[in-house]
Amino acid sequence: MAQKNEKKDTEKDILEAAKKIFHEKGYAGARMQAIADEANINKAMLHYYYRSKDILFIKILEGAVETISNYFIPALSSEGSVFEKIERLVYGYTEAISKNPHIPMFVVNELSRDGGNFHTRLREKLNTNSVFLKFIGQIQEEQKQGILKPIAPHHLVLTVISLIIFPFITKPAVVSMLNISDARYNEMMQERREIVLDIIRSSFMQ
Amino acid sequence: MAQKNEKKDTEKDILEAAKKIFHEKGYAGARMQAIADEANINKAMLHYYYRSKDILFIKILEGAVETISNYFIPALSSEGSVFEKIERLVYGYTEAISKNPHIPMFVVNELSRDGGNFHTRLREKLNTNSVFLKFIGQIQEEQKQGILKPIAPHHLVLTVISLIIFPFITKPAVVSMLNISDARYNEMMQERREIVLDIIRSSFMQ
DNA sequence: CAATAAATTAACCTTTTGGTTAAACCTTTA
DNA sequence: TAAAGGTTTAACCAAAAGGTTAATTTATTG
Repeated sequence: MAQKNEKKDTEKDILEAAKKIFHEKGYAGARMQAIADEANINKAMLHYYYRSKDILFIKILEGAVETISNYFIPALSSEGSVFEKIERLVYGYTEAISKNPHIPMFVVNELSRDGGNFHTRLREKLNTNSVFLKFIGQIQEEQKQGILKPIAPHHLVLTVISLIIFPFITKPAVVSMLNISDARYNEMMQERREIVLDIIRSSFMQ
Repeated sequence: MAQKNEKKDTEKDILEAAKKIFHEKGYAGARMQAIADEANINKAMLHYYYRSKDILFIKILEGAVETISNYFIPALSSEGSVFEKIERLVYGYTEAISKNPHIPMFVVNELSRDGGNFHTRLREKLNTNSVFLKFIGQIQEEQKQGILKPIAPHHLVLTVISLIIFPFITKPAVVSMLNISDARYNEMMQERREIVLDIIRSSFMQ
């Protein structure tokens, strides 16, 4: 029978449903019942597999942070120049977000609303100190070599991240305020990758 | 007596308390009791002045949208070149956000979570004067004149807004990931205004 | 200064929501 | 195949949260 394939997916179903609901509604707005419905199971099952809303939420948040990390860390710790790394980041990230459009909003949002509890977790996951510090070190190196303009490295990093993430976070607002169609928005996001790279080039490279 | 000053502020107190709580926690995370506490009044008073949580929330959201508009519209509809308008926007907006640090996050968040109900409201507010359309027209004009590079105007607008707003929205994440102090963050936000203008200049002007 | 209206409060009500329980239902395996 | 262990469900429960009420206090005013 084709049962082998579709058996006992409950646990995975729950995680997927929880991901969807938490990503869309955030912790406070998410309802356990909504997650259960989304997973086509009884609400009690949620508590059977994951004891509480909090525990389930943490799982999802950690997953989100990991998804993001999985695009940041390889790009930043790969071989190549600062600009090449940024190139990889821009393309990798755009692709990642297309798959999970709510992730950045979700993470940014929960991060700014929790009292700092998750930051530790996030910083650990991103291994910020080493990956980011090394990247910043490389920026300084290239500045000495005259490849990059002498602008505080933090600003370069912040600029790149702003340009990449913001349009995705604010998709509804952007579509609404620029008064464009969904199709045009997606088109823009594609064009944007090269535009972002041009901006970085013309603003931060000698 | 000094009573004339401190009388019947209840209604205002409620709005201020609601603003604080809603801005910080969002609609779903805000508790009527928390708002009452913040305003030092009985919970019933909330319903006496504003019939329901929803009604109160709408008031606050509209206020937030208006605050933002009040910085966008004058800057964009004033006299001067595209770049001069952007200059005004960058400085005006940075100042506005310092006063209400949670506004951008709040608006973006509630906007992306509501089913599009508020978008109409927001678009009306901003589109009434068709400020954006006119601004985009002016960009095209200056592109013809060779002042600005021929890049789709929407990208210029999106870039400016991204660079201005994103760092504020993500303050907690930025502080955490760049591993900087609050003081350094504020310093960066000051420096950033000129850096943002430099970026715009070098990326979008001929 | 009554008496009328407005503001405020404590207690209460109802619905929502996260969480629990005991029984039923499968699967596995001794 | 029958016991055992894991899975699932319907029915409940308790706490939280939004909202209401009726009575009390505090202005307002004829």
